[in-house]
Amino acid sequence: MPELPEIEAFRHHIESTALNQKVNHVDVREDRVLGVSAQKLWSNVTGHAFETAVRHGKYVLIQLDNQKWLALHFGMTGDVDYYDDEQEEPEHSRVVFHFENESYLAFENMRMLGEVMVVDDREDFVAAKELGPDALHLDYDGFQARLSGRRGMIKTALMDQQVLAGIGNVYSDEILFQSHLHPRSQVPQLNDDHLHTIYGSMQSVLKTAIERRIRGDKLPDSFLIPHRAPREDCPQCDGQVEQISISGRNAYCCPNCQKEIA
DNA sequence: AGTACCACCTGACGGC
DNA sequence: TGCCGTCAGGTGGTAC
Repeated sequence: MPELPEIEAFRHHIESTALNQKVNHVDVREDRVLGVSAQKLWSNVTGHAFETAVRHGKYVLIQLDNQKWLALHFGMTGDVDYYDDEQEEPEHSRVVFHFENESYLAFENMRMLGEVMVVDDREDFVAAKELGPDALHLDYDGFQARLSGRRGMIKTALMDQQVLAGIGNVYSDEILFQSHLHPRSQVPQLNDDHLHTIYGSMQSVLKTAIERRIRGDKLPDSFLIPHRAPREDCPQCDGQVEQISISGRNAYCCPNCQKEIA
């Protein structure tokens, strides 16, 4: 379930291991994850080093020393792993970058819903994918502006990558849980206090989760996520967690803690 | 414009 | 033990 915090941890992993080493081989194990021809991937990456790794929403963008960008999307089951011993290669590696110092970076993608792309320009890529601003790089005024004029349920809006990028099914539940607002609450009915609360929860949930993910730690037990299953005990009250369906996806909430604004 | 639902995909898991 | 249906959930497409 990689969403913004997990993707940020992937970015951090790449940044702290794989920069400034020339790639001398790109091993495509499964071309179904390529959003670019293997030929183009090879010709743009081989002989070049990763210079920086940034994140926008659920994408990691790696700038190469030829000014091209490698764009990684992880789908539901992606990961990256850097290792020195070929024997350590993860089971679901789909693309493996070999560096000249004999280390490796594997793009893992068990269910193959992820994608590896090569793009010319970071801004153009974000525009082409119609991504909203990154959830962490958005101030309150921007957040409010993105939601203004929007109808429908708040959970759906938070998950819409065109509204803001990075939040998915799991973290939208957490943000609304910590905001004490029910996921079906209607956006036009939310007042400024509600929006401030949601914005504040979003920032703190994402920042806490990033810290924990980078350290490899679990999320706090006070979060909903560790209890995100039908009839689990609510971590904040005596009630139980409820599973509901929103647009055919599972949402979890505590109807006792979370008020529905309709 | 918003909602519902399907498909993509593979592995884990529960039921019988 | 072992087969089978279901589910996970990001994204994109379709129908209403």
